[in-house]
Amino acid sequence: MSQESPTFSPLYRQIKSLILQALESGEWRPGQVIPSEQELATRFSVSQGTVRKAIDEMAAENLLVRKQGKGTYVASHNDPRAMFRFLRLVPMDGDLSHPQSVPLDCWRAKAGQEASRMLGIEQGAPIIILRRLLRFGTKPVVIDEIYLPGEIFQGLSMETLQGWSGSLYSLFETRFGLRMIRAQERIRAVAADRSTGEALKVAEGTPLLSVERVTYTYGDKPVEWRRGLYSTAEHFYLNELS
Amino acid sequence: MSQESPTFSPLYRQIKSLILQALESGEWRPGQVIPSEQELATRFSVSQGTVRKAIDEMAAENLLVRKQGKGTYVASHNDPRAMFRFLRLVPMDGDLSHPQSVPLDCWRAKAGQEASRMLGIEQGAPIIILRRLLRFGTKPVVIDEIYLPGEIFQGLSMETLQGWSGSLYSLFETRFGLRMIRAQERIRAVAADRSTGEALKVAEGTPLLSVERVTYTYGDKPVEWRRGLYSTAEHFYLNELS
DNA sequence: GAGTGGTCTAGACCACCAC
DNA sequence: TGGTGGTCTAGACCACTCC
Repeated sequence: MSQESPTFSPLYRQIKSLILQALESGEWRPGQVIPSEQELATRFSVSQGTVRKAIDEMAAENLLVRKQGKGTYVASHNDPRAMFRFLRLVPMDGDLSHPQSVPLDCWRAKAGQEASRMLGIEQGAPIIILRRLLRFGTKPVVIDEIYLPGEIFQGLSMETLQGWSGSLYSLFETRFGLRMIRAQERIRAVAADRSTGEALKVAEGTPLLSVERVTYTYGDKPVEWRRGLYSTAEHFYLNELS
Repeated sequence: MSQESPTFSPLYRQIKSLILQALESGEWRPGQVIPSEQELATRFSVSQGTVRKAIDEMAAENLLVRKQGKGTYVASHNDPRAMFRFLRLVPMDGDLSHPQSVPLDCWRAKAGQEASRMLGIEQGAPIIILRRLLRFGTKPVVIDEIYLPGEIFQGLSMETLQGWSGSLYSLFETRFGLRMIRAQERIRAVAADRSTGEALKVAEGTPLLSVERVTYTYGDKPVEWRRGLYSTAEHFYLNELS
């Protein structure tokens, strides 16, 4: 009678994927409360404990945020505490103020070989390329070149960017309904070329961090590819290992 | 009647700290099984579920490793799957082979200002300084300078290092009973000086990653400070963000 | 078959929040 | 005061490992 099930999946994982579906479908939007554990338990015909375990995992993955006494919320990049969730750069003097994003350029193009591979789209498909500067106080510290699938980001323009004071991902979430879930960064050291040096106010040839990031939305779908050049004269990239 | 308890700590956290104590005291050694959940529940006079929750957290923190049907084990850097747990450097060609550690120098010194601050010891306290090369295949990729508190690492010498084929942390664990729990890395970009360039076989001035790491054992006690210079010509530092 | 961790349930009570 | 998540318990059963 043993099931011999190589695809065995516990109930709470099935519930988890049902909740995930509801999130993907937009049934509950970022920043909003989702139904209480008891309600979800009734809806899915399982015990509260099973829903609880599903939500536990999703909270650990930063998809949901629990607030005791209030409810469980859909994680949002609009939340001040999560605005620069993926930015690991920290000032050496310990200043905790948020950086400011300054858009430089924004134009349309067709995906080349690299962009198509990174974004999982066809070569020649429309993309949007975006350049921006990140400033801590008055100091320019990062220059980013960002590649986005044109199909998803229709209508993105310099005007859109200039009228936004928060983080890019909060803009993407609010304007394009796109939620960034996780990212992967590949870091190398490179020398500043002349134009980059000018933008970051460092000498040509200065060593910089090259940070290539691919960002994923639901279903592990890549929706952003960017390359950042970080000046580490007064900042460093902080990483916790465990 | 409300408790107004700013120091409220749920039972499972108290159990967790009791298990932590047992780990620290060496009651169970790395790689060994700890008692079953049921046994621990009896020992601490709580339900199995409470022990379970305590162990869940410790497993999430990589302190314990659960193995269904077998038991729960104390995490160990001797475990092949965890040998280079803290090394984020990955070859660009996707080669998965483990790096090899080649000791270069090992000498005794007194802690200067920086080492004493990083290691939380007195200035002038004895330290051991260690230099080593990390090779992927035949390629030299990382050169590390490692500062260790002399008090803990008594007897560490070139002979010790040369007679060891695994990772440094597995040596530390086995020979000095010191378990590395977590670490914090600060990454910057720097230019190779002449001697570093020679060691890594790159031209002087080549941009390198400077990775400063402080490593902690139980009780958040710092026990290692190191600075690594990474050649990123054929490798990159990989970081997962979520 | 015996022992381990893994899942699921049901119920009681606590801590926190809003009204 | 009522609703939410958070803790704790007890018991049943499942999946995995080893003998």
